[in-house]
Amino acid sequence: MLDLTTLNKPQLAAVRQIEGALLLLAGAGSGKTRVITYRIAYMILSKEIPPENILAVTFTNKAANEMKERVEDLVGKARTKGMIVSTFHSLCVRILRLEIEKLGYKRNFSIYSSADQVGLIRQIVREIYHGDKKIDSEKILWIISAAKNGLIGHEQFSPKKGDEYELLASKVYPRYRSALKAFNALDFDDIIMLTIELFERFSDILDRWQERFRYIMVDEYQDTNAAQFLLIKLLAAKYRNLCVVGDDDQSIYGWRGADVGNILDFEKDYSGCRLIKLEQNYRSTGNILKAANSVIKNNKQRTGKTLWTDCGAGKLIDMMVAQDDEEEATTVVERIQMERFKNDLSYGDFAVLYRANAQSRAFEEQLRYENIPYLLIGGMEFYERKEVKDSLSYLKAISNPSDEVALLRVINFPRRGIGDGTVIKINQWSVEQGCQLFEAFGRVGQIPGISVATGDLVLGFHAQLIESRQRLQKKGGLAAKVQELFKTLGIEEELYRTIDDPASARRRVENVEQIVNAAAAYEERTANPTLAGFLEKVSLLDDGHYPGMGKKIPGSDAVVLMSLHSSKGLEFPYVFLAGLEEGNLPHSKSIDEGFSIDEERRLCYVGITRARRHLTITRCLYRKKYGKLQERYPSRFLEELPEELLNHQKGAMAAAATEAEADKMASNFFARMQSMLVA
DNA sequence: GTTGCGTTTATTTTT
DNA sequence: TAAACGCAAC
Repeated sequence: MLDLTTLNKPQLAAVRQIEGALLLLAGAGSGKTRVITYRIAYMILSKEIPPENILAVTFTNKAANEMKERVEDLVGKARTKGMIVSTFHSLCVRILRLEIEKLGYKRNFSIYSSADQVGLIRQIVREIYHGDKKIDSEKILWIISAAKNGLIGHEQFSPKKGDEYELLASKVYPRYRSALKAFNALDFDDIIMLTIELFERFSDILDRWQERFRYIMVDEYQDTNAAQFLLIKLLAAKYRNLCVVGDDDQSIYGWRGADVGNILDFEKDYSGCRLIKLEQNYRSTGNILKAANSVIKNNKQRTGKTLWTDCGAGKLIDMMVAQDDEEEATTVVERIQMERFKNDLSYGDFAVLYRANAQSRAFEEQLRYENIPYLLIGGMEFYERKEVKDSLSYLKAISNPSDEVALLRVINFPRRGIGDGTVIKINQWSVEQGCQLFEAFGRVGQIPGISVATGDLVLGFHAQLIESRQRLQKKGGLAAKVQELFKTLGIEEELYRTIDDPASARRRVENVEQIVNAAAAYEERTANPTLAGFLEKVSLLDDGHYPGMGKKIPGSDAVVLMSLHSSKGLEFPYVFLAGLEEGNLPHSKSIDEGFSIDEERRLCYVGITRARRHLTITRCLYRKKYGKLQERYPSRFLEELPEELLNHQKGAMAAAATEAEADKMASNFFARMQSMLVA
């Protein structure tokens, strides 16, 4: 039976409130995940609710997997069969794979990454804009994506007056939409939006899924946007057993369309809902919580929670001022070394958090120099790398030949002598003829202006794709087939040929090999592995946590580097919060473009509350920007920290009270390092 | 069609 | 500073 005695009062109340609407306001470190997992376990074990009627939605795969494992630990794997714990996007893809034909797409649709989206938009802009200004396609994508997240279709979209980008976006939007459909592809926003469309147009389908998910839980509800809100509203409308969990103080995705209003208005949207607050913090020391509370209380619009702990005050918060970003990195790394030796810690106990991914560089360099293992989360993702994308595009083009973005990417990779001129001619012809690009490849002989020699190259490519498709659609040995395909294509040789530096060429070859490893890992843990299934996993992946993928070596002990955004939901014994300067945190974009400073403050709050035992805050007097030094000023958030919580430092060695002590510590430190090296 | 060089331009956060 | 782009030579 489930042991509920370890839960505190509000936690227990939340676990036992199964029916109806429940708003669970869970402060940082208040045991939120524990409550959700116990709640699911309670449903299954005590209320005998069939697991297939339970749905839990999260924002990241990592959170979903963790939650699933923890429920399985509580009730046993056999009793969770049919329960769905997944991200919004995975859930919707799952639904769409079954039902999307109703909307005129094929079931083997591709999912476009943001880079794919930008590429497509760039192409459309080239077709319709003939002015002489250079156009930032990413900006247009932002406008379209914001519209989609707000559930504004291309028919309803009306550009803000006087804004040329809005105007251009209004012209691009419908074409973008129809291009995606013609390519049988969805972007991230479509995944949610089309699921809603499906539910709104086909009430029988909605009804079926409502029957399936009688009990729904949504984690990180403060991060939901208008589309996600509506999706949940539709699914929960019949049984109204909806529990949303979140923390308005940790709402940091407003820029992506998330609406804190969704959580603030929950009580209005679901009248008769019950509200439970979790305010006891089990993570951090008293001083860390005091610091966090005194920063966040400066925000106006809040539900008002105050975190408390009975774990004692702990150490003061270290405040370090460095000359420049390089010194900031060396000081932080020195301190990590020192604390590690002093307290017998592992590298994995430390995290360095920052506002912008670009800040990771200095830390990376220093950690590499000191030979300290580190794990970099975010930034240039594994799948964003050119060689990885080119190789994956092959698989995408094979899986969905309508995917023209993928086709165009690989038509001349590896180099086979089909240049831009030819591609443009084929593309134009296919548009005129109203046939798909892939078909046009096969009919290249009919296209005027292409030499027979070049035409043969195109036909060769076409034939190779068809042949590969037949081979890869057959069941079994997916990873082996992928490996064979890459070998036939000569990707390895191509990389060695085009990259001057052999070491970096080697690294890239290894990256491509990782795809094969990932396919093998996927094949191993999936009942009916298919190429499309593998590609879907890859597209919806959030970070490098997939087995056999990316930079994470399982079980490795490494210092973690990541942005404040990616740190939400995580905790570390020792946290370094770097670059607390005006223009960085708060970021200049939010200062001068009128975006909310409150969201930046929440970001700061998230950073502080990641720390369990000790927090170090750093800032620089100067920082390199565009290659030259720039003066920096302390962040306004630093003034919001009570002076009595701070311990001002000059550098790592200043942690020791006296010079003699510092000397002693230094010699100890080096002695231990020596013995480490010898051993 | 491909390669290499010089010029430009950008740095928020991401499912 | 360094990556990304455009243009000219091969």
